[in-house]
Amino acid sequence: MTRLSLDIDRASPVPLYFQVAKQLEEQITAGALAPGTKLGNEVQLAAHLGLSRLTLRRAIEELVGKGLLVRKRGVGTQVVLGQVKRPVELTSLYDDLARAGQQPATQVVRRDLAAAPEDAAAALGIAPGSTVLYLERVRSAAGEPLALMHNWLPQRFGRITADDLAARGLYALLRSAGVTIKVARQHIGARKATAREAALLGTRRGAAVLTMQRTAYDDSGVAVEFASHVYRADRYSFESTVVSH
Amino acid sequence: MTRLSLDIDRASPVPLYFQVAKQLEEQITAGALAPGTKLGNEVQLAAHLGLSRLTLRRAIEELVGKGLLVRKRGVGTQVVLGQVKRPVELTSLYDDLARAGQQPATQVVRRDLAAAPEDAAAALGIAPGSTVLYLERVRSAAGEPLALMHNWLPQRFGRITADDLAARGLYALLRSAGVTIKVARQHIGARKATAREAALLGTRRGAAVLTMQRTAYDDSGVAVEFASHVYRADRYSFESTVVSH
DNA sequence: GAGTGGTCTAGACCACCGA
DNA sequence: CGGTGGTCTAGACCACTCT
Repeated sequence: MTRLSLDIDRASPVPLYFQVAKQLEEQITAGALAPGTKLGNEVQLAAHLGLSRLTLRRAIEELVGKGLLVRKRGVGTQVVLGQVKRPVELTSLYDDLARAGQQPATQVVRRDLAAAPEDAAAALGIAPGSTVLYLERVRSAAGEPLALMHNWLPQRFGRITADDLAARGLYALLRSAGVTIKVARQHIGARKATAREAALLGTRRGAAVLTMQRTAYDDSGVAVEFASHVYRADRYSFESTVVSH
Repeated sequence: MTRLSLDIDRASPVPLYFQVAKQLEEQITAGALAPGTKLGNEVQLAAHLGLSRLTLRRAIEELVGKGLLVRKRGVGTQVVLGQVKRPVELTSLYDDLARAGQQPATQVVRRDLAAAPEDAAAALGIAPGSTVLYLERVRSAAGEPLALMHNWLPQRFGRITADDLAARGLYALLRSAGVTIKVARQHIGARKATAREAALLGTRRGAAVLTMQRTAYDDSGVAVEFASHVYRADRYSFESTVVSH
C-alpha cells in the first residue's frame, strides 16, 4: 500500500473527482504506482485527501472503467497487473493519428450534396433519397494511404467544404459547429478490397481490409453522421478495453 | 415527457439503482418509451419513485453508458433517437451464439500443456517457455464453422478437459472455477486466411478473416487468458456502442 | 429568471472477504 | 471477527440552457 500524494485545487473549475482521476491515471501510466500496488481503503484515503468518500469513489470508478484499477469487495483496490495501455475512446482517426505523431493528411475525393442511399438514410432517420452531404476521403499517415472513408451527413452540414476537410478532421469541424457527439454504434468487419478501393489505398485488389460502419448521435440523441470506412489491414487495427459490469 | 411507472422492491437484495435501470431499459427496448421521449427532471422523478436523487442518477447513468439515454445540462434526459440495439458487452462467443439461438458447437482440435510462446507469455506476465494450457478449438454455429480459437491459460487451469470445452464455453468454465473476468484488452484486425485456417473454417485460402487478440484479467488484476482468434469475415462481425466521456 | 443536469458532502447500513 | 467495498440518503450549491 502506498501513500498517495495528489494536488487538489478546490478553486479550479475542474471537478474534484476528475482532478483525482487524472493524477492517479498519470501516476499509474508513468509507473509511479506500480502494477499490483494496493491503494489504501476508501474511507481513510478520502479523509487523507480531504474529500468525501463518494467523490473519491467516483474518481476510482473512472479508472476502474478504463481498466487501470481493479476492486474487490472485502479486499481492496489495486492497480491492474499487466502492461498498461491507453484504452481507445470515442475519437476520430484524425485525432488518433495526430496524437501518435503520424502527420495525418486528407485527400477529399468527393464532396457532394447527393441523394441518401438506403442504409445511410435509415441510419440517419430520414427518408431514402433525401439530400445529404456525401464525403469520400482518403486518409494518409506518414505519406501512406491508410483508410478510405465515406460519410453521409444531414443537409444542414452542407456548408462544410473540401478545404475545411483537408485541414481538419470531420469531428473537429462538427465540434466547431457546436455539435457534440455523445454516442456511436459501430460495426467492424472484414472483406477483400475492390479494385477501386485498392487503387485509392495503394494496395492490391483482393487485399484484406477492415471495414467499419458507424452511426453517431449528438447530445440530443439525433443521428449526426453515418460512416462506412475501409482500412488497410496491414496498417491499421482497432484496440479497445472492455470492462464487465 | 411521460409518467414512469416502475416496480421497486426495497426488500429485494437487488440494488435499487439496478432495479430502476433494468426496468427502464426494458421499457425502452420494448418501445414503451419511444425514442425521443423526455424523462421528467431528476428531482421530481426521484421524489415520484421515492428514491434519493443520487440513486436515480446512478440508474440513469447506467443507461447513458449503454447509449440508450442522452442527457444535456439545462435541458433534460431523453431516450436516444434511432433504432435501439443491444450494445455488446464482455461476453463470450459461446454465450452470444447461444443467446441468438444459433446452437453453438465446439470441436477441440488441440488441448496441450505446452511451452508458452513469446506473445502469450508477455500477455500473461510469465516467463517465455513456461508451461501453459494451450487450446485450439473450432466454434461452429448452425452447423457451419465460424471461428478458429487459440487460447493460452496459466498452468493452474490445466484441469480443464476437452470434454469440458465441448460442453460449455471457456468463460463459463472459468466462472465455475471461481474466476471472475473483470477487464479485457482487445485488438481487432484483418488478414487473409492461411491454408490451414481455411481448411478448419471451411472456407478458401486467402479469404478475408477477422482477427482478435485478447488478454483478460480477473478481479485481482492478474492476467487469466491470452487469446488469438480468427473469424470468418463472411459470417461474423463485431458490434459495439461507444460513449464519449 | 426558471429549470435542468453536474458536483459535492457527511453520514449510515450492508454484504462480502480473509484471518 | 475486523476490514473492505457497495449502496443509499437528504440536503446543498453550481453551471448551463432556454425564453
